[in-house]
Amino acid sequence: MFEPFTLKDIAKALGLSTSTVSRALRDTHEISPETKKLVLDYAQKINYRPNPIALSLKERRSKSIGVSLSEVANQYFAQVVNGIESIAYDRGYHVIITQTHEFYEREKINIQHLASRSVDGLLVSLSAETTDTSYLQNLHQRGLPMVFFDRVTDQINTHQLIANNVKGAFEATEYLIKQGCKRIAHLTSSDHLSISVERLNGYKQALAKHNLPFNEAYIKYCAHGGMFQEETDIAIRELMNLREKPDGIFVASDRLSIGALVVFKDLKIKVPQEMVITGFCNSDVLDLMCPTLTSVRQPAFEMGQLATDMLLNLIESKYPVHDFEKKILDTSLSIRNS
Amino acid sequence: MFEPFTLKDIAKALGLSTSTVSRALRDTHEISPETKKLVLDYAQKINYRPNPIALSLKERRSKSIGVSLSEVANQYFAQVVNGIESIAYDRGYHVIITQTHEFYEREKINIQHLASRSVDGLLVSLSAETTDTSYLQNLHQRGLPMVFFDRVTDQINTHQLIANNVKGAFEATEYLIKQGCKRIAHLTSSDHLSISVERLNGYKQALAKHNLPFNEAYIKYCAHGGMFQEETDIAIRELMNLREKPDGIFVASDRLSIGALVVFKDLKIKVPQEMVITGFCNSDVLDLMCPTLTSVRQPAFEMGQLATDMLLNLIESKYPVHDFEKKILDTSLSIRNS
DNA sequence: GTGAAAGCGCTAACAT
DNA sequence: ATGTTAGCGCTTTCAC
Repeated sequence: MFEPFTLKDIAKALGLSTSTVSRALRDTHEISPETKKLVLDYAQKINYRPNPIALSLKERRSKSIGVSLSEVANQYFAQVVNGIESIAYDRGYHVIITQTHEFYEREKINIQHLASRSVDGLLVSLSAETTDTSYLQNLHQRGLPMVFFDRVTDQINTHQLIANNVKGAFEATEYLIKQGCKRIAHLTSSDHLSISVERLNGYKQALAKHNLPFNEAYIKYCAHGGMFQEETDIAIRELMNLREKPDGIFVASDRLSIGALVVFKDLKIKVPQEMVITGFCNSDVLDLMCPTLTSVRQPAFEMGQLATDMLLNLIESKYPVHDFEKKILDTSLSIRNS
Repeated sequence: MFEPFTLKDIAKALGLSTSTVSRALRDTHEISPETKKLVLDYAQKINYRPNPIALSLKERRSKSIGVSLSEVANQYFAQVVNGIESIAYDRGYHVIITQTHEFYEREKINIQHLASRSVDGLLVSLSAETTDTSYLQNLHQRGLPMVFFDRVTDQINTHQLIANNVKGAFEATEYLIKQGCKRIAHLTSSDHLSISVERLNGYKQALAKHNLPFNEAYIKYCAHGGMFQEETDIAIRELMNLREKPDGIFVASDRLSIGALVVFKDLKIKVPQEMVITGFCNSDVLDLMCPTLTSVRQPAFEMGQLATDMLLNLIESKYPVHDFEKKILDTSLSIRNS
C-alpha cells in the first residue's frame, strides 16, 4: 500500500508538533533557524511532498483546471491542449483533460465529475450532440468559472474564444468559386453547434457575393461530426447522387475533411479535377496527402493559450467578473493545389 | 466563489445529522424509508454530488489513475488513451493524462505530482530523454502500483506491456529486402529507449537472415524522437550524403515516419523509386498519403485496454503482487505500394 | 518560538 | 433509527 509521508511522520520523527513542522516548511519567520533547518533537512531526506488532496480540501481549490473536448486524436484539439498546458503549468495549475467523443452523456458525466473534483475552472468545447447546457448553467450560476472555446454557447454568460469562422468559411468558399466551381456543397457537423452555424454563414455570404444560388440540398450535416465514418460516407454519396452533382465542397472540420478524402478516394472521384475540396483542418500532414485540400487553419495553440489565460484570470479575480468578452482569432487559408 | 453543496447543507436543511444523511445517501438498511426518501429527494433537487476530494482524503485512494506519455498529438498514443479510458471508466476510475513531449524533467514533475495527488496507480511510457528512473523506483518501492507500456524499463519490477517490436521490425526490414533494397538505413529514437533497442534488434536479425552486412553508418538516432523536425532533417540529410546512399529505410516511430516523408519530399527524393520506406506508424491517414509507406501497426487501443486492466488488478489486489508479467502483443504489417 | 485545537467534507465506530 | 464524535493531512487561529 502506497503511503506517502505526512507532516505527522516528520513531527513524530523529530519530536515536534505538526504545526511547527508545517510552519517550518513554509518558512514562517516565527520558527527558529535551527528548527527550520532540522525540519527542512529531514523533509528533504525522506522526499516529503505535501498532500495536495488535503490542501484542496482545506483551501477549497485545487490549482487545477478541467478541459472538455471532443477527442485528442483530432489534431486541432491536440494543439489546443498543448497551448492550454503551456500557460497552465507556467501559472502553477494542472490540467485534466476529458474527451466527449461527441457524446452528450459522456460530456455531462465528465464535467460533473470535474466540477465535484474541485477543479477551479473549466475550459469547454461542446460536443456535437449537446443541445442542453442546463447542467453547465447550473455550475456556472453556482460560481464555477468557465471559458468556452471553439464550440461555444450564448446560453451562458462568460468568456468565449473562437476562430473567425465566418471569415474562414467565406474565404474557403470563395476560393472554390475562384477555382471555377459553380455547384458548391457544404459538409458540416451537427446543425446546432456554433461553429456549424457560423461556417454555414460564411459559406452563404460567399455564394451571395458571387451571385451563386443557395441550395439546401447541397448542405449535409453529420450529427456526430464524422466520428463514425459512415456519417461522412452517406452524406457524400447522397451529394454525388444528386442530379446536379456538386463540383466543389467546403468541409467544416478536421475529421470531416479527412473523412471526405477517404470517401472520394473510395468512389474514385478525382480531386481536384472532378471535385475541389476546401476544409477547416489543422492536420499537419495535409502537405503529404494527395489528393489534398486547401485548408482553413485555426490558431489552435494560441487559442489554447488565450482561453487558459482568460480562465485563470477569472479564477484568480478578486471581484466577481461581469464583463465578458468574445474573442475572435483570425484563421489563415493554406492553398494547396494537388 | 463556487461552493458545491455538502452533506452539512442537506443535514441543516432537513434538520438531520450529517451521518444520517450520509447513510441515507448510501442506502444503509438502518435508515427509515421516510428519511431515506426525504434525503434522496432533496439531494436530487439540489443536485448534490459528494466531494471526491474529501472522499480521497478519507479513504486514501482517489479512484483515478495517472498516465504519462509523450504526446497525445501522436496517433499511437491517442489510440492508447482511448483504450485506457474505455476500461478505466467501466471500472469506475478516472484518468489523468500528462504529456512529457519527450523531456525527462517534464516527466519527472508530472509523475511526482500525479503521485502526490493520490492517483491510485500509474501507466507509464518513458520519454525519449529518460535514463534515470530512480524517482520512479522510489515511488514503486513505496508501494505505488505502476505498469509500463511501449517504452518500458527493466529497472523496476512490475508488469510490462509492449508490442512485438523485434518481430515488427524484422518484418518491416525484411519487406524492404524483398523489395530489392540492398543498403537499408534505420532511423530511430534515442538509443536508450527500450523500443529503440528492440527495433534495432529486429532490423539486425532481418539483415543477418538475408546476409546483408550491418553498417553502423546507416543507423541514425534522434534524441527527442523527432519532436523537433530538425533532428529528422539532419539525420536524413546525413544518410543521403553518404557515399553509399541507402536505398531503403526502416523508421522506428510515428513521428519519425511522418517527419521522414516530409524530408524526402523536401529533398525531392522519389519514394519508393529511389527510397523505399517502412515504419512503425499508427496514423490512420497513411492511405491518403503519397508517397506513403508500408507500416507496422501496433494494437494501440488494445494496449491501452490491457495495460489498464493490469494496473487496476494490481491496485485492487488484496495481496502484494510479486509475480509480474511482460505481455507482448503482435503487430501487423500494412503493405502500401505507393 | 512552539504546541494544542479546530475545521475543510466525508465515513464509521460508538452512543442513545 | 438517528445522533455524536473522531480522524483522513493540512493550515491557522489561539494559547503559553
